[in-house]
Amino acid sequence: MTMTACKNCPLRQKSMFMPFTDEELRFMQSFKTGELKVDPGTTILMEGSNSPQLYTVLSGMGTRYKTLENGRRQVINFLFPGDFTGLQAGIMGEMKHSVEATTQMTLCAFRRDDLWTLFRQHPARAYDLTWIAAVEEHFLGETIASLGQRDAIQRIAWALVRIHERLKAAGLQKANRVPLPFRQQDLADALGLSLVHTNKTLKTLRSKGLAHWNDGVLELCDPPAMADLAMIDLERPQKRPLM
Amino acid sequence: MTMTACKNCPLRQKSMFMPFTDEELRFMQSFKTGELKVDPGTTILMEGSNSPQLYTVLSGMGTRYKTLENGRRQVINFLFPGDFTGLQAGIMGEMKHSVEATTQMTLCAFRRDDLWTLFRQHPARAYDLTWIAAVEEHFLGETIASLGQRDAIQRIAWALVRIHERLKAAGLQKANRVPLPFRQQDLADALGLSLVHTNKTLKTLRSKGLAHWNDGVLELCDPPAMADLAMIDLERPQKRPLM
DNA sequence: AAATCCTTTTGATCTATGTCACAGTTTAAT
DNA sequence: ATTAAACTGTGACATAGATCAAAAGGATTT
Repeated sequence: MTMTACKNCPLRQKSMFMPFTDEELRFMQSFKTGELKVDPGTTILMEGSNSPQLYTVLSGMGTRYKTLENGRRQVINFLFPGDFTGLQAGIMGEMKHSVEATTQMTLCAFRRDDLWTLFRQHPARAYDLTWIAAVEEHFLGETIASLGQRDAIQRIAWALVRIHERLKAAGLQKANRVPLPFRQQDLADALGLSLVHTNKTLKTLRSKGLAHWNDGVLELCDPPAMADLAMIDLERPQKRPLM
Repeated sequence: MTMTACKNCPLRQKSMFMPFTDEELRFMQSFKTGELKVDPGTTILMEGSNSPQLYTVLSGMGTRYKTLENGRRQVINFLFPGDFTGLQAGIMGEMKHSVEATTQMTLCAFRRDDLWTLFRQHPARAYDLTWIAAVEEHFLGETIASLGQRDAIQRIAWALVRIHERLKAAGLQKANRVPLPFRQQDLADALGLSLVHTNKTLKTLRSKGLAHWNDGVLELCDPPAMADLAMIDLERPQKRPLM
């Protein structure tokens, strides 16, 4: 198994990502120190640990989550191809959450110690990194609004629409269908709902002909109705940088 | 009224902030383009707007919030002295939430257009900016965990402990007491609770002798018990950069 | 001083969602 | 093939917290 060269990165041409200049491509290639391939269930980054690596997801999916003292788990976000993770440890010195692979995953690895070099030598990429952090902050803010102000069916509709958008933008869509290989428990833990109620609410969405999520495949049958239910102003997909 | 010179900034020597070099101080002074003083209730940044300004809170307090289609409001975070805001608009081109002054506030204003100059000319400050974004991301993640996994009394305890920590670090503490000039409705909107239940839960905390929040002053009577109730591993206050 | 407005407080109900218990289903392990 | 383990699906019941209604306290205006 050989490592994917940045030049041949399957992600960089997707519509959602801003294009690279040749120079940036070379720089990223030098920044990339390796590739990590992990099996489902593998913990990639651990809460409290001080990882020397930062990662961009090349393929596969995972979860970022926190575990509370009482044993409950909060999934903070799902990890999809193109997502960048590990910045917290890279900058603050310690991961504040864990990252786990749900499927097999391939990740581009960068050295934490090179981060400072990046800021000094390539301000445009540093700016992009901050951009990515700002996008994530926006998403987390929206998640907070969902957990705080939406009821169960709205929350699930919101999550499915957002997930669908993300995966679509990452080029994984076929006719309103995207792969979504998580368990219902993962979604429940992401939305602060019980597994039972999540299951029943998914059933409601199914019976209303709005969304089907079975066998690891999510189909949004009526995206506008879903967006409406979720009280989402469907933002036209904005391009963002890829690390 | 004259503008506060960065050299005389009352915040920069607080224990929570990393010290400035003389050179950085000069740079920030040149980066600062003005000072904004607003009355309580003023909207400083508006969701959807494209503000040309970024701000650091010099004094006073405010809220960052989103309004949903159904009229409900989610307070995403409170704004305290030392907080930096507007990065989203600065980088993504549009605010994804609004910012409102709760008390009278004074803010240092920076020009959005200078942001790119900052990245090119002062990588250390750019790094700090990303650091601030990472800290915020961490906090929002913890908020998500609170809304998703803690019950009402734990949520309120969590919020009061975190708020107390922040204000203490900002040097506003006197004997376990900090100023907290928000309404119960603001806290309710931040935690996804109804006003009524927030009120009753605060009463419970009071009657247990754990925390008193009256007349705009928050007193944590038994911080360890509160932290315990909130399932918080009280992180020793980490220094973070100040913009 | 009266009136108005805003916030806090309290009690009485209602309901969305959690918890429990168990039955199918599928996949993996022996 | 059989058992075990993991996930999904469903009904019965319990409850934390929402909603409704209204009072009481302060502050501000007339």
